[in-house]
Amino acid sequence: MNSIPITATRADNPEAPTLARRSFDSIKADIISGQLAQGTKIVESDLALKYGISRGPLREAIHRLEQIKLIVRVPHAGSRVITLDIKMMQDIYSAREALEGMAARLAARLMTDNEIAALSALLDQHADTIIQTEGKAYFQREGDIDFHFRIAVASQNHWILENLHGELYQLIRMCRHQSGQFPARAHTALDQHRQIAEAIARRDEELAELLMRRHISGAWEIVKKILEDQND
Amino acid sequence: MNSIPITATRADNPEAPTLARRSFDSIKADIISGQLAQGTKIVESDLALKYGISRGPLREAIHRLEQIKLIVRVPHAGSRVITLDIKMMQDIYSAREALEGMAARLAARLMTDNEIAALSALLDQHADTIIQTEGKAYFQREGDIDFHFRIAVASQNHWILENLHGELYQLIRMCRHQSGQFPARAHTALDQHRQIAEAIARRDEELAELLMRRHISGAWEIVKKILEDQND
DNA sequence: ACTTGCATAATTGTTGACAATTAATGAATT
DNA sequence: AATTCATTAATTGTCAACAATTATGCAAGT
Repeated sequence: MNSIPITATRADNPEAPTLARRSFDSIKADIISGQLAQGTKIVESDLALKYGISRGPLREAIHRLEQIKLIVRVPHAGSRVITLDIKMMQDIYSAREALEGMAARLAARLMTDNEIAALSALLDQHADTIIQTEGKAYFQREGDIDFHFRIAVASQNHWILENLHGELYQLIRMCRHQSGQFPARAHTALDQHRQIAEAIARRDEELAELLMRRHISGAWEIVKKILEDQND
Repeated sequence: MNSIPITATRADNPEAPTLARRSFDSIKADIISGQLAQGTKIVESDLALKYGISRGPLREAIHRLEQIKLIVRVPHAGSRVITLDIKMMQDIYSAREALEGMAARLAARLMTDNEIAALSALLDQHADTIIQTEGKAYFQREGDIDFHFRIAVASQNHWILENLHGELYQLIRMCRHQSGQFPARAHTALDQHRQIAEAIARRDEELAELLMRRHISGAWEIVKKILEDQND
């Protein structure tokens, strides 16, 4: 288990200047990867010992994990790692559909021609990767996230970007990691990405939003089936 | 200024069992009402003194306020009360449009007949209130929030409800409080609410979402003009 | 006059101890 | 045997002191 004591100082990593943030990152990774199993009781003193820090900064990390819904906390009773269920994932995918649909609409309005060209190039690159890796799921995952992330950035909507990137994607990643790998529908996804990119290139906001929503709700249908099959 | 030292104990208020939560509520109210002005530097020791608690729980409160975007915090440099600008409000209204549109769609699918009847009754009540108060803005505000809140609850989507109620509405409330009161377009709003409720009653998901989005983007146009006029 | 560098002060980050609350254990009673 | 109640243990909440970092002000040099 990845329980390296966090002893690095400020200068070592300007990105994570504080113990609280470093432990936050570590714990987050452990939860998403499943090394901290769902439903695990979080005992502050234990975790503090494990990560080699005191309870103060660890507490801050826990609070931040609570905010991105990776941990549930009840006053005086402690915290547990979240347990994903179908209902929760359904809620997340619905929210994602709404937000990414809006992001695609805004991207169609705001993207520069250069950005659009870069987006198209990214998809070409994904096509190559798919051929080379022959459906090795991992790279497709990252490619998928790449695409969606770019749309969110291009929307120039800070709130949407933060919530997609900081919260929803984390939960989806966690779900993927722990429900075994999802099936490789790489070609379908790439086709849909291409259609979305083309709608954006045509500045067709309506269509870009529609296609993005269809893309995501389609993904949900597949995820849903997998989750249902697992619970039998 | 509302600087009552927080000395109450657990039994006094089961809803806010911890100093951190009580101070969170207090500070939140102070920020939204403007008693803690936008851009104010937050000094932990000062605030701790003001609220009569130590820095520990106060820090937790600050972290939570950061998460709902009422405070911005930079490591080792401290925190400030957020400063609302037009861009931020635009982002918020766009996100709200997407999420509440989805909520209306889900509500049209999931609401029971009883809930629909209750929603209709609520709107009748609002109509009465409008006549009685003759455009006194405050009650209209709360009525408006009432309606939107019910839709969010009816969507049965926990993520959407949490983000609307816990974060977006807070920022909109803050904007209203501090940009002077918004104009009373009570009758227009009520009409639109009625149309949305009717679409829900007919189980027309598509129309419910469409009308809700139009309602919110219309509201944004008005808010936008007000904010632009103020900055001249 | 402007910049540079150092010394000082102010503020945040971190820690370990203490208090309050909840959960667990087990004895006494019906 | 089951239930209640008190006792104990475990865990979270709170506090005040200490360390690390950043901001401030002043003096010296160019």
